[in-house]
Amino acid sequence: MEENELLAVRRQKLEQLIEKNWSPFGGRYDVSGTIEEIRQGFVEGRKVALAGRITAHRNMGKSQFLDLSDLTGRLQVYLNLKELPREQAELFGLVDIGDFLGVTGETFVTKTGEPTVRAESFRLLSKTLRPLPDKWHGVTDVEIRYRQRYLDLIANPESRRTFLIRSQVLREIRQYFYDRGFIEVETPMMQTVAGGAAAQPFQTHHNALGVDLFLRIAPELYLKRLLVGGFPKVFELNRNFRNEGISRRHNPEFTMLEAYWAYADFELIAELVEDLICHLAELITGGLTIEHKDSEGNIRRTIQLQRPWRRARYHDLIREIEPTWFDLSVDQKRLRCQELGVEILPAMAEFEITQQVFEKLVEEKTIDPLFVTHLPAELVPLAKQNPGDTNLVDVYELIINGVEFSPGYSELNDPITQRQRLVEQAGEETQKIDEDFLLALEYGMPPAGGFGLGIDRLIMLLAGAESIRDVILFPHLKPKTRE
RNA sequence: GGGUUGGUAGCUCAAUGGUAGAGCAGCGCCCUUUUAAGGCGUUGGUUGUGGGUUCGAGUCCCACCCAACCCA
Repeated sequence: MEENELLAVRRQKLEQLIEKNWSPFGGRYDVSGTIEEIRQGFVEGRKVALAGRITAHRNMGKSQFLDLSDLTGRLQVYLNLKELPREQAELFGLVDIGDFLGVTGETFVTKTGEPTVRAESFRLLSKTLRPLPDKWHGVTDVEIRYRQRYLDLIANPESRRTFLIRSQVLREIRQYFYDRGFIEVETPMMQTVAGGAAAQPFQTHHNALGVDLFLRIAPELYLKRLLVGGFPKVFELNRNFRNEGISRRHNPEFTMLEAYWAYADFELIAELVEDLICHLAELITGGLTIEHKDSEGNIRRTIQLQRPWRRARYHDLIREIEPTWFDLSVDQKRLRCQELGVEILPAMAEFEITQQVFEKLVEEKTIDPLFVTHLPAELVPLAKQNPGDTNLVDVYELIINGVEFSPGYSELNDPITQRQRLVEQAGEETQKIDEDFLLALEYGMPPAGGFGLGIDRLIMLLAGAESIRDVILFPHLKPKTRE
């Protein structure tokens, strides 16, 4: 392997450390606190110990200034090479920007007013063999940001912020459901039938059992088995996998929240989801008006989450755009789609054509939250039919920011009807019918409301990200072949 | 899968078809309170990969790889 000079220099320093018997990779180092904690209680003349990565170095000859950084902030360290023991001064010569250092010393304030720690001793905690990204341009190449996320996290505070938000949201969602008596469950990610949604699954194989398995596309059918089993309030917050295209809004594995609530219906669920998202928005952004800004800081989009969110029927929303839509014949609808620039395939059924119109003319243009209710039954085979009109189902589809955010149902618990509707949906692909799920329903499932919530899109909304790759730490990219 | 744009030093970016460059980082020297420290000097390149055109290719042509955006 050919060595770049920058790498060679650092390797040499590493070898010198080893020759001198100075540990290059450190070990436990007891600190007084995080850098932010040390900064907060900053008083001059106090002895402190801190650890972090060297993010800047200002060399004044005998006086050396370092910025030591951790996740919470940065603090300046001052070293006087004359005051330090000779061995420490010599060790300092082998230290680079990027190295992890533990420093112990007394606090003081420089004449420019900078809180500083005067190093009495320091220890190399990890030698860095490669240079870090540019200290003020950071990393802008999105490919590096995604493939080497650690560099992105080191260099870009915005990225750190997004993933801290993500962690906070996950914790808060769990707390929200615990507080309301839900239990968190974990159901199979490897399934013999990939049910609960219409999507291409990933396939795998269990060698010892000699069976093909699918990575789940949704946990729904297992969570409903738990309703049968007597858990009236359950939720699962974990990964789904769909073997489909990758885009700004799609990653092959994505995080989904699903929750089921016995004796509730889709309207109660809508209220719960509205409350949950508003709760999270207030927590994360401090309010219910969310502004998405571009890289120059200009507001690109404003999303108003003030309650109550609008609720409207599917058919009414389409009539708002195309008043006579439902009076048209199939052929007229196809023609109208051409005029409207809505692309449809010849094989599409009438309800699918209408759905295309809905997606293009309603969904994509809806920015503020909108609960679309009373969808056509063909679109949602796992929901209860509307008592007044069995062509419709008692569900909502929540749209925010132009994308499907959360579907919620009054769950279908009639095993006979459920079988019919799954059979209709599966067509000739009868292997796609989860017989064990249907068996479970025959033992009785309480009426329930349930919903799903795409967590990645939720984080995009709250953090103002334009791409799902900006809210997933390690998004899927094609492997880059290296020599 | 189709279209558009891009890939140059560790990082951020330049370079009419005519000697591949700058800032930062690195290396050497000076400097005992600096804040993107400063000053002087200096190293660093298979220009994504493979072909082609040309006296000459980072630049033009073809194919491929990877990415971003748009479309399906």
